[in-house]
Parts: sequence; C-alpha cells; structure tokens
Amino acid sequence: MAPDVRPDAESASGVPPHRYTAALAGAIERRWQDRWEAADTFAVPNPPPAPAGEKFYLMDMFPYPSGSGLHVGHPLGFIGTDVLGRYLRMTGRTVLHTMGFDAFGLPAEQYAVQTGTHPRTTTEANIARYRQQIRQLGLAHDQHRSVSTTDIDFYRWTQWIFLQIHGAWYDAEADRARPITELEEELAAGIRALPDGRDWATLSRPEQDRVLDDHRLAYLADAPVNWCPALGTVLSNEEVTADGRSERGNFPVFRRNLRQWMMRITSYADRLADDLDGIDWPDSVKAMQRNWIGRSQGAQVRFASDAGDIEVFTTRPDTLFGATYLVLAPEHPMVDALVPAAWPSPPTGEELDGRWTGGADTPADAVAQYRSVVASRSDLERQEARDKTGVFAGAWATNPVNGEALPVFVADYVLMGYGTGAIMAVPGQDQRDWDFATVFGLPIRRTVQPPEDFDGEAYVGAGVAINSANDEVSLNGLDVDAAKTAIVAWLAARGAGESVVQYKLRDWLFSRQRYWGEPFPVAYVAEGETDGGPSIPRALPDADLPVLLPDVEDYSPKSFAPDDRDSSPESPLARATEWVAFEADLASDPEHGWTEYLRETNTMPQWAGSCWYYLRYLDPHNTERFVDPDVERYWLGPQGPGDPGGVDLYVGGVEHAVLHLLYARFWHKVLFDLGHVSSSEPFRRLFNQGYVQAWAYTDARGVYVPAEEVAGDAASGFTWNGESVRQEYGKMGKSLRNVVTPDEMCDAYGADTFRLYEMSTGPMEASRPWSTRDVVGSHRFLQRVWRLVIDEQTGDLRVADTEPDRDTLTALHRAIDGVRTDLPAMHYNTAVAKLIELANHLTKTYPSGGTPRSVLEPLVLMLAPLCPHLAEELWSRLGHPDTLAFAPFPEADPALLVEDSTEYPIQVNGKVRSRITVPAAAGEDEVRTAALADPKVAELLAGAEPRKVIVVPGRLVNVVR
RNA sequence: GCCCCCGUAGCCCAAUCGGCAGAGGCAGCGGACUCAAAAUCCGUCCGGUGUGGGUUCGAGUCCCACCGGGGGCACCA
Repeated sequence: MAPDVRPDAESASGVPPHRYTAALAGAIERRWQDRWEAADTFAVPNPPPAPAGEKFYLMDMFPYPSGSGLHVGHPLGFIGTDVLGRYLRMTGRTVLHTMGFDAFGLPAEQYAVQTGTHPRTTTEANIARYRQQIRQLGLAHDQHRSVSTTDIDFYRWTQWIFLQIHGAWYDAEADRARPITELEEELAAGIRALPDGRDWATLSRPEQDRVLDDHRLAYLADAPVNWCPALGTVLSNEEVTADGRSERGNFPVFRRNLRQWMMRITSYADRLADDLDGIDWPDSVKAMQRNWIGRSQGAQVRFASDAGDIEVFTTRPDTLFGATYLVLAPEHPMVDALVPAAWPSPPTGEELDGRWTGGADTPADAVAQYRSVVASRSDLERQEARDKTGVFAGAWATNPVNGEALPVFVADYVLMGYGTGAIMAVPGQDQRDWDFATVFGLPIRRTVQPPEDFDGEAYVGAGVAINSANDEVSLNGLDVDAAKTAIVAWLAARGAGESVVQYKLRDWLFSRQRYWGEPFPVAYVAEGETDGGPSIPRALPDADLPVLLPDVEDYSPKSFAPDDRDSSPESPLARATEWVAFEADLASDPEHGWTEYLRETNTMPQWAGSCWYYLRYLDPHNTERFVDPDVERYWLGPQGPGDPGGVDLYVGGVEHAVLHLLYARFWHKVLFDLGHVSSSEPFRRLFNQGYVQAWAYTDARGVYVPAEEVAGDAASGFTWNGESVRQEYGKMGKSLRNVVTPDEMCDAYGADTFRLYEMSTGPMEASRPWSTRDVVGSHRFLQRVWRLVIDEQTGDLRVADTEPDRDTLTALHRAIDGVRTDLPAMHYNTAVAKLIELANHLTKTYPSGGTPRSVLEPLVLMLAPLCPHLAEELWSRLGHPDTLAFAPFPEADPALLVEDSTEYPIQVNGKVRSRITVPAAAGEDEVRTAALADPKVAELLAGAEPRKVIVVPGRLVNVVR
C-alpha cells in the first residue's frame, strides 16, 4: 500500500526512486503522525479500556515554553520516555503518557513589559510552537491529557489546593496535617490548650483568628526574606545562589523583614527526609534532599546571663565542659539587652583584652561598629574571607555544668538562620572555634582525648571524654555517644537543656511580586480588623474560584537599582485598583456585615503549578474535583504494603533535585494527609537523564562564532572564515552560538533518524556531546533496514516466505533477547547496537533480497519503539492493516539462544594459550579433560601435573601450573 | 575544604557474578558504483582500560593512594 509516499522526481537524480531519504522519511512521518492523531491511537480513557494491562504512568518533567523553541538537547528525555512507553505498550501494559507546559513565569512577563503584549498571548504562541516541534518527533502522547499551568481550568485548582493547605494545620502528635476546623473545635472544647496559656473563650474573634493563622500550613509572616531589588520581587531560599545572588539574572539579594506568604514545609521535614528511603530515586538526588533538609540531632542548652538565658544549639553536648566562650549572631535579638553601658572588668580581675573591644569606647559602640562592618560585607566576601572577626559584647554567661563565667561575643561566623543563632564555643573540638579563640586569645581546653599521633588543632574525631566532670556527673572515660546521653540527661534533670533536632530547611516563601502567576484566593477586610491588628487573610469560598488575573496596562513590578537594599516590593496587581477592591458576603465573617474586601496582590511562585500537574494529567477535564479519587487510586495508588504509590517513572534533569521535587513532595503529603490522594509520595521512581552538550568556538577576541561554520578538527586546528578559533565545551545555547534544532535534523534526516541518533549515543543517564556529522550513521542503518524490506528501484517488497537458516535464527533470537533486556532498562544505546548487528547479519546473509519475513517482521517490531514512523510504514507494507503500537513485542525462544558447540579459551597461568571447541552440552569434567588434552597446553605443562584447573562453564578454562 | 559520580581506540560508547578487552556508530584508509562527484555499498587499520600499588588462578570490574574531568554542599555549631 501507500504508493502516495514517494520522493519527488527532481531529487531522484542518481538516487534510486525508493531510497529511504530525508524526503521520504518526512512524508512517511507526517502521514503516520496524522494517522495516529486521527485514530487517537495513544489516548487512554478513564477507566482504561478492557482488557487493561498492568498500568504504567510515565512522565517527563514538563517544559517551560520559551520563546526560542527547542534545541536538540531538550527532547532527549522526551524521546527516552517515548521509547519506553512504546515498548511497554507492546508488552501489554496500559501506558499513560502525556506532556504539559509549565507556563507561568518571568520571560513572558518580561516580554510583556517590553512590548505590551499580554503574557497569555506570548505564552500560548510559544506553547503552540512547542506542540508543533514535539509533534514532529512522533511522541506517543495522549493529547487529551495535556495541560498548561496557565489554563484557567488548571489554576482554578492550584488555587483550590492552596486553600486546602491554608485550611490545614500540622498536628505534631498525630504527625500529619488536619483541617484547621478540627483545631478550632479542639480549642473551643478545651481539649487542646493554647500554647501561651490563654483561654480560647476569652479571646476576641480576631485574636482567635490570629491563633489559627499561627498554625496554618500557609500563613502570612513578617520574616526575613530574600529581597531582590533588581527583579522587584522576593525569592525563596532555593532561588538564591550560595553567593547571595538571584538564581535568575544573578542580581544582588538582600535579607529584609517583609510580610509575605509562607508555607510550613518545616513541619514535614522529618517525613520528607525519612520517606526518601521508600522511593526509587538516584542516591545523589536523595543525598541532595537530605542535605537540604539538613536534619541534625543535638541539644539545646541554656546559659544564664544578666539578660536572661541564652539558648544555644549544639550537636556536641558531650563537649560542654570544654566551652570557653559563647557567640551570638550579629542579628541575635538578645545582643542589645546584654550589652552594658561601659566596658566591665573581667571576673578574674585582669585587664580586659584589647583585642576584644575593637577599639570602641563602649560595648554598644563596638557592637554597632561591628554590625555595620558585617552588613557591608556581601555573602560572597563573607565566604571567601573566612578569617574570624567579632567583638566582645561586654557580658558573661554561666556554663550550667561548672558555673564558669564565659565571655559572650558577637561574631558573624554564627548565623542567625540556623539553630538558635547562638553557640557555645568549644575550641578544643571545633576548628572554627579554635580559629576564633586564637585570634581573641581565648582559652582552649580539650575534653575529648585525641589519638597519640594527633598533631592538628581542634580534634573533631572520636575518643573518650576527659576534663569533663562536676560534683554530680562525670563524663570522663565515656565515648562521644555515651557522653552525649549522660550530659543531656543531667541537663534535662536540671532544666538546663534538652535533646532537640535541628533542620537547615526553612519555611517556603510562597509569594512573589509578579503579574504572570496564580492570584491568591484570599481577601482582606477593606476597613481593617476590628481590633486594629494586622490583617487576617480570609479564604474565598470555592464558588468564587477561579480568581482570574485582571487585565492591566503595566505588567512590571516596581524594580529598583540592584543594590538598593532599602527598597520595598510593589506588585503590579496592586495597581489594578478596580480588581483589588471588591464586594462580597464572605461566610467566614458571619458576625460582621462587611461587604468591602481587598484582594491579595501578590501571586504564587512558578513552582505552584508544577507541584501538582501530574495529578491533573490523570483527570484533566474534571470540573468537580482536582482529580477523581478513584482515578487517582488507579494510576497512583500504592501497589502493595510499604509502597508509597506515585508516578511509575518520572524523567528529567538533575537540576530539579531540590526545588521542584521537594515542593511537590510537600504538597503531595499535605493532600495525602487531608485524604485527597491515596499515594503518600508523588514520584515512585525518578530518573535523571543526561544533557546534550555541544562544542563552541571563540575567536581571538574571545567572541563566540557560529559553531556550524567552523571547519577543521582537533588535530589540524579549528578555523572560522580562515581565522583560527578555540574550541570549548558547554551547554547548547544561543549565547554560545552552538544551537542545533530538532527541526534542522528532521529536515536533513527525518525524525526517526534523529530519535535513533539521540538514543544511540550513550546511556540515558550520561551527558554526551552533540555531533551533527555522526547522525549519518543512524540514517544509514535505517536505509539498510528499509532496503531489507523494500526494493529501492521498484518499491516492491524484497521479502521471501522462506525459513531462515539456523545462524540467522540464532542471530534474531539473540537480538530479541538483548533488546528485551535493554529497552525496559533504558539502555537504548546497546539495544540499538543489537538491532544494527542483526540488520548487518541479514544484509550479509541475503545480499540479493529474499530475507525471510519471519525475521524481518520481528526486526520491524523491535525497531518500532525507537523509530515508530519507519516501523509503522514497513509493518503496513508487510501487509498489516493495523498500527503496530499494540502489536506484541517479539519474544526470544530460549532454545535458539544456545549454540551446538562452545569455544573455550584455555589460559595457562592467566594467559590465553589455546582454544578448544566442545559440544555445548559438555560438562565441567569433559571440558577439563579436553583442555588438558590440548597439545599446546600439554606442551606448556611438560608432563607436570597442574596445580589447579579452573573451569568456568561457558566461559573459559584456566590451568594453573 | 567536605561529599558524590566518571576516566576503555582519534571521537561517542559496549563488555551479567571478577573469566577471551570490542557490540554499535563517527572519523581515517582501501575498494565497488560513477565521465566525475555526492549519495550508497563492501572491506579494513587502531588501544590493553588515567597513574602507581594491593587482593586473586585470573582485575576495565574489588581495595588503597595519586592525577585529571564533572556535579553538589560550603563558617549549619
């Protein structure tokens, strides 16, 4: 069939009319793409059609549809998942695979600011282009399930989920989130007491609301946040780089106290860390998440001072007897209360060390000076210059274990953001403290016995405690763990401390001063709260969702000079005054007659939509719920005891190891706790594909030149326009001028060749360089397969209905066996090698055509996951009217995998000296006998009895002389 | 500085449990086809696995040290 698919006459000059050329491939590909679309081949309805195979939910990390479109690196993962999905479909699995778009975000908004084009217009145009680029790759997606986070029907549910989180609190005893209404009931009924001891019934309504707000998983807080004046927005910790700049744009970021939406992800710190054990993720990603959560077991210890107890966090309470001073972070709230009016005399009666005062007249001056020096240092400077600086606060605190008066310092090597913002310094066992003590002339006392040969400074290793006893307790002789246990018990009994767990994880800053994001579905009373206190956000009722973005004239947030640290954020939505103010009758305010409300003018961060899109794929058109519970249970539910459930395979780049994947896990667990989903983790298995990288070239001035115009090679040197250029290696991108697009590859070779090339250059997890000139190898292979089936001159079949010879049969079944192992393991490069090997065997064995149909058909089926258009075309020409998308994948016959005889290399003392061939059925003894009988071996043994003969069945024989 | 991953042919990459270093592709070289070239086809060269030790009958594979590359974290008490 299909005589309509022919290359045009012009291109046929010298080329056989039915050769598999780019033009022919393109025609075939368009035809099958149309046919799949018309037949809706890859749609999977809910519930799946009977008889349904075992389900498999396969997912890619959805792309942000940027204006520049795809380059050849982007689809690597998409093609990889498509190959797997197509393979699984052919083995009877019911595969759900689609592709959506993460479409809120900065670029469309920035473009809108520049041109006045509505971000939705830009976004939708970009999505259309992405869809077209993805379609030409022949990916077997269920188009009905594709969603974009900017779809109103989608973000309506993003808002709904926000309200679920806002309407929940974390019950630490039950270790799960519960509806806030249950907290309110328990407080009202007196089952649960207020943390500060007040009586619920005596509180005013606004006071009660504020108590509830203090427990909500989404809450407003005056918190130190990352303010980026140049971007005009605040950023989450995860969006700030280690050197204190914005991940996007690399602008300075300042810490400021601002009232912002936060998500109480810290409540889930333990579960987010512990549950990593139950999911099949790369160890590196698990390690990064654990590191980010940063759980550490330690103790909180109170040191009495004139200004009250100073609480410190330490992971080494066993070293408490070695503490010789305390340090507070410069921002620590107790600093001001501690600082006396004048420099005091030390309790020892000696002179105050001149290094401690920083040359200031009073402690207050010293602290103020130090703080201003610290504030002027960027985070980067702070990190590069690790020299210890600080100043004496003019006060002493008492060590609870021995009553010693310890001087209190203010120093920036202690961070306010971790622990309590205060430490006990133990120079004997901590190198940072050692360094500081050395600079300031503070005493150093070892309390852990270092090994004999230890010649370092602070000793941080294991050992027994020394110098650690008071009248009531002695740690001396105990190892570190036993000493910790003993001293914490002693501290707890005295009320001077207790065991605590600390986390590096902070709550998640969840608001942005941007236009192109989801509006918050909350409102504030326009005239303010009755008690004049801070505004209380009120959840809008479900019937009021979605809260649509208003049309505005100016999409830009107010931005500032990058280093203007004192500026404040101002959202573009705040200017849409007719949208901000609205009238409502909110049932949540039953006692009031308010009708005038103000909307929240911040929007959600881009992560919001990606936190749950995998749930919407399951049930994208549901108007009643974000996902139907039965549908969720079918696709995501736990598959057995101990299984958390979740997407069966999630493929994407490792760059999302912390941000997206941690946020999504957090949301999913909230939804799980509230009973909205049956799975406790979103992604059962995660796989990080590598990146496609590319060579780039710079001229003498260091300017990038177009890589495609560069000639030469590594040996002879590279040139561009006759000028010598330098080669470097990096990401593919516009700035390096080395972009290659899938469109170019489809034009030059066809999508199947492109897919095959991407899959054959290396294992999925490996990054590899793009090399356009290597693509021809994949193309030649497909031409060879085509030629095995189709006569290039006539277009007729070259297939014979004869039986293959035994060698061919063995080659076929070996290939089947290998491909069946490689494809599900995503070892596509080796699967491709095995198919090429088989095709080469057939080309050699049947040089003039007449290849047996019983070999070609399995070859075509095996090629189908990788090169679906070509395979469909050949399958159809071989006389099969239906798509091969659901054709059974070939199975290997074990009987045909073994050969009649086996060749054994014979080693003598580990070196191969001879070879023997024995029947495959030969036992170990027969092989040994045959090996020793070999003349070459006999000669080497020279009549001596071998010390040992090792026979590895099927592998080799090693004779040890 | 700490942690993780990776070093196999000119290049991209294979090699179950430790068992003959080579599956596949590119490039190169030789040839066929062609008036010629391109395209296509056939054939073919190339290394002993980053370096040095160790374990073993046997090491690309396991252990130790070092060198090189990539990634993550980084004053987290």
